[in-house]
Amino acid sequence: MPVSLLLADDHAMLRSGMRAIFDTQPDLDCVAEVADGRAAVTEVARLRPDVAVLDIRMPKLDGLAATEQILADPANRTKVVVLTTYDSDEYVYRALRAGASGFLLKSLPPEELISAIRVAARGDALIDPSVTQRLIARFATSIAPPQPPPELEQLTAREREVLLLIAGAHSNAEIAAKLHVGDETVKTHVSRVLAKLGLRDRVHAVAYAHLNGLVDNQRLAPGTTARTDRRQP
Amino acid sequence: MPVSLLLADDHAMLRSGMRAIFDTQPDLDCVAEVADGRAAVTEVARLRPDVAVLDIRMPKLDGLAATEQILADPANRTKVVVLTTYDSDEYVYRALRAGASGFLLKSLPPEELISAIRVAARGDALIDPSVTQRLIARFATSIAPPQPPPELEQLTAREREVLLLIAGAHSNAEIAAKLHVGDETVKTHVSRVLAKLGLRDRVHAVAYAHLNGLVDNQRLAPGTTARTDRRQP
DNA sequence: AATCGGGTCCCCTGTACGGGGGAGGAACGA
DNA sequence: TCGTTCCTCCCCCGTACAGGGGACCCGATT
Repeated sequence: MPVSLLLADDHAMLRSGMRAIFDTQPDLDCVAEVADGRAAVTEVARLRPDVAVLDIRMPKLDGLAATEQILADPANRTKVVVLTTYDSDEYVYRALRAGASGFLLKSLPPEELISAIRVAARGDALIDPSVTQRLIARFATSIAPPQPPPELEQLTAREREVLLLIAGAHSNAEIAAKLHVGDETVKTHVSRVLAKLGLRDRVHAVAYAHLNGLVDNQRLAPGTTARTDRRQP
Repeated sequence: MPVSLLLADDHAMLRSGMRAIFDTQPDLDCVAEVADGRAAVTEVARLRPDVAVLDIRMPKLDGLAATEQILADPANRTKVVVLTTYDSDEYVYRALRAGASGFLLKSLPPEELISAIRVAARGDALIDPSVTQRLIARFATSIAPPQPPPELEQLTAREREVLLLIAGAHSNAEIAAKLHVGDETVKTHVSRVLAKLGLRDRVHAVAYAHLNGLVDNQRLAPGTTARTDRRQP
């Protein structure tokens, strides 16, 4: 099935270069060329191409803002591939956050650009290898499981339990009710926790617990279903 | 320059298939084949190939554990490419967290596998497009700046300032000193913050601030201990 | 049998905190 | 000019909290 394309770049020469590349592929149909981001947004909304190839440096509206606007509109089914000379990390993050299906550098060989377009058209994504390396590094740390501080070992199981309840901003009375013990008991536990961890307040304890990842503050995004067991033929 | 390779897969047929693919490339030199993860680790340490291609499902030690062991040893310069049939998200995260230079599916066309090896050998990384899509989704949310809850708009600048100090587990007296105002003033601000946000305690305020990302909860670099009493000069 | 750690409960004390009120001054726009 | 908002400061009162004692029970260790 043919893939319709929109090319957005402020350099006419580069656009015709890309067009020449894509014209060698019968299944790639270049339906529009624009020279700025604003035109890219309006033309995408009008022509609904399968894939839009956007440069970042463009007049009126840069490619990242255009990407965001295009992908923010649920009426658009167009996949966005960002094609740029600069691979600044901030650019990458912003493009991916907006939901781009590709982040490619203009140094990419033409045939790989072509295959990247096909990848994007079928709903997959492709990131330039030179960018991927840094992306992995960033990603690895951002999803790294929090390392529990060693001083937690000093706490008994009951004390850790109490610490988590403190972190949940529960008062001593609430903790007592939840644990089915007297509030004097809770006071003892709390005091021990504070003493063992070197914390002044229960307020400090709350901050401590959150800063050390004892509280699950992961914010899940809409539609992000983490599948654990998907098979691919 | 030639690239030396180690292949690890428990299926001999698949190994010979890969070897046949790589043998078509004069610059790819397949120096070892192993059938389990433990052998992969020892052979990598012994032969120091440029790139190790590891399957995940392997006896004795699975490919992910092998990846972790190989990349955990700083003496190894070997790049690891994970090549698997299963693209479970957990596998991907674990491989990338360990520092893999590639996560590829066995459905990848041979010529792309070859180019992926070269990509890994030169220090870049490549992720299978079908995986990249989900990775982007996950990454986007994990680095997405937390959206400040709307009720924060009700707070004045001063009150927000106080809220952040509360979140840092500072007492009223400390806040007063830091802001160069009387502690009675701080009490007023705190009361207003609690009232406007519908919070009972300053304890609740601390939890609220942390859960809503008002506090820089970013995982710090390895070796950096998150302290609860961070104060700015 | 004696000891110890962990969990439970109780007392007393001082303090920080939160709620209620009031009030002055500066900056801003109506 | 007036009124509003914001920041500032003050007083009183009740409560939750933290520290420092002590005490009991129980299971495991010695």
